[in-house]
Amino acid sequence: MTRTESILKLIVEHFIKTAQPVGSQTLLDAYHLDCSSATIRNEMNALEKDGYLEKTHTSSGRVPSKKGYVYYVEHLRDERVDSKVKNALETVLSRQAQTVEEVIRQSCEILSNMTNLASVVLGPKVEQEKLLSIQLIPLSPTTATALFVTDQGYVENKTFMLQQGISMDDVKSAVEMLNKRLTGTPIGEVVDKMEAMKPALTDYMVGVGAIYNALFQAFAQFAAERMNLYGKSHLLSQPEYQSDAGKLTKLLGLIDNPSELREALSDSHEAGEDGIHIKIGDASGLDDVAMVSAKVALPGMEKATISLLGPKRMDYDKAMSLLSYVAERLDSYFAGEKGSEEAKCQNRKTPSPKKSQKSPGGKKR
Amino acid sequence: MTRTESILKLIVEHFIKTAQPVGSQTLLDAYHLDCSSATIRNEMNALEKDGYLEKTHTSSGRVPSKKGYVYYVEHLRDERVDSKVKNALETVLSRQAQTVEEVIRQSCEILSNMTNLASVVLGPKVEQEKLLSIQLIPLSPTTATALFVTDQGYVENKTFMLQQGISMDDVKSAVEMLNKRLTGTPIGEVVDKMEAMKPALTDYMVGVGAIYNALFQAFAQFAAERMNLYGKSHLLSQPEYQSDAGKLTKLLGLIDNPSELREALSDSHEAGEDGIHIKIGDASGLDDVAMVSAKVALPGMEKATISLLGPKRMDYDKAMSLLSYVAERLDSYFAGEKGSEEAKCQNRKTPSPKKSQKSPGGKKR
DNA sequence: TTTGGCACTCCGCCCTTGACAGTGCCAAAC
DNA sequence: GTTTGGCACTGTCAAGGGCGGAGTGCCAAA
Repeated sequence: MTRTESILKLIVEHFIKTAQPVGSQTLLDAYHLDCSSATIRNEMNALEKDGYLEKTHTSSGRVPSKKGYVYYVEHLRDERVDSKVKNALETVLSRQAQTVEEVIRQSCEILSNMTNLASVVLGPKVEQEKLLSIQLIPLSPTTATALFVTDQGYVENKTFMLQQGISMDDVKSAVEMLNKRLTGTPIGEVVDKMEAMKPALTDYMVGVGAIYNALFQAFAQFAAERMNLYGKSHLLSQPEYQSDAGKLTKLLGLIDNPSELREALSDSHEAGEDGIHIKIGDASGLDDVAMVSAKVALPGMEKATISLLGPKRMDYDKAMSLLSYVAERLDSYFAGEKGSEEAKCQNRKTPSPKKSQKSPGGKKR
Repeated sequence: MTRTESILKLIVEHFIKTAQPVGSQTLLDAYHLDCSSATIRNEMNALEKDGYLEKTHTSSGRVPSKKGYVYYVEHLRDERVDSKVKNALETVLSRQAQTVEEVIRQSCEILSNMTNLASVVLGPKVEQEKLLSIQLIPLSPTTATALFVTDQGYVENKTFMLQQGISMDDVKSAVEMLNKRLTGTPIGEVVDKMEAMKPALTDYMVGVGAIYNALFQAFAQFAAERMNLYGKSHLLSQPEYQSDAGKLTKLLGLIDNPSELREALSDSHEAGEDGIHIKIGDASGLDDVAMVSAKVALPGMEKATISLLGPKRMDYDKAMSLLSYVAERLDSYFAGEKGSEEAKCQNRKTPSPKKSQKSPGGKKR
């Protein structure tokens, strides 16, 4: 690691810790470097020229730019997994007979607590799951609940009122008919298929109306709502948001809007790609947001995505290491390996710090 | 209405509009009163002595105190329902074959949009509902989803992994057994009942373990999660929260914590009480929060509570009138009256402005 | 009882000021 | 030719002073 690199590294890490622009003297005081502040200034100058650092104003300390963060993440960060996390995770996993939801939830809580970031779980895309059955549960003469179950165990329920003049039996037979025709259909195609069936089922249509709507709504939700957010409150304590109410408002607006958030998240993790993926800055209008994501294979289902969400100035080092570790461990756990040996957790490809050609050393003055 | 009262009324209303302490001259400028500012000052002084007004500092305008708000709400507010709301609501209700969830959701959106407040829907207490059935949906040889359905159409689903050495058949027979014994049991008693059954079912215990946990978690959620929040973003735009980051953080913390919020809400609306209920100030540490709630009878179910949540300085007038109107209309809608005649909406007892004995007129100087 | 007038108070705003933490650059030293 | 100390310069931030404004309380006159 060249001196230029290690200075960049220290700047990034110091900024992550303090959230303050870092100057040459500060750096010298905090870490004993065997050179003077003037030298550091020169190096900083060069780094800024190459786009790794930025200044907030003419005579302020430097702040890592997006390029600087990316370089740091790709080349300079150390891998480190706190044993506290390992222990906490093993405690969670060793509990008997847990539901999948619980395991994920608790793992996310651990991640959020250790990193001070919010964690988002994005369920597998439901479009490819197949409709297993529609069930009707009559509640009263005029109301009923419809239950839609997919082959992956995802359930959506809708309560509706019967339209006037329609008996429960009408609805029942309509549901039976729908079951016969739709079972096994991928969720993504259900609506189309119903549309195509329409001519054939005019007889049933009286009863089907409500069911149809319920189905339609349910499937709209299938897409949007399979998402959970944990540790939101950590975001509130981040200094960048505490001072700037506007940023906070924007961020919270995003977070409260599942479909928007899903969109922002999902395009960050390209189809099928494994390992850790990071995205820094400008997610739909928000410039001070970054995100680290990993995929986890749920038992018997498609993969879910776990992301850590926070300010651009997040501890990437920690976030990536922990997320990678947890994702790996969950993978093996869900694959049925109950054992807690760590040896099994080595095969995930965290894009590990690697030397690159274009290091920020070359000066072309 | 005495002059003292109308001054209090104007002060409250002006403060609700501007969020600024209101002084004597300001009041005179905004509304043409046929007296001088000095007179108003005297009145204000009296109102402050009686505890209806407060000053933020020695020489500032007055702000309504909690007592002032309560008096305003009980005696001074005018009933007024914007026809926009009526129209919007009728549009929603006239759509065919809606699910109950959708109707409630859309009604809340209307309320939130018109009042700029957040709305909270608290489902009926699930403890009294009865377990209708437990269903098992195998997903793979080692995973399954358990479905719990109550007689009111509420559904909870949990996915879990089978413990090693337990076959799907074991679990199936365990579920069958649980179904036989637990069907019809009120949710609140299920856990106790299972505890009591334990000795009798040691044979099944191997398979029951996971189900037991799933049940347990599901029922914990039954209590906590039957709650929806809409229009959170309106809170962000309130001036009192925009300037004070601490308050906002606290409030969001509360909102993000379902069980805490539920607690804060539920004790505000005493058992069975109908009509509109309001709560001003100090909800669990938060002093700048107020809430207006109403109960709505869901079809075939117990009553749900709809609340509007916002700063103490909210437009009570509007909030109460609209909420009362919407609640009444939903009641009749869910009771099966699809008609949109307004005549049906008169029987809800909004605690209407009433003259009271202890009006803030008596001066004892 | 109401009113106009007056002195007083406190907040918020703007401006200045000084301390401070930076930078850039240069000439000397290694 | 890199490194270093020194120096001038720049922008931020917090504290302080001065002012105008919005408000109050009180008093004496109508």
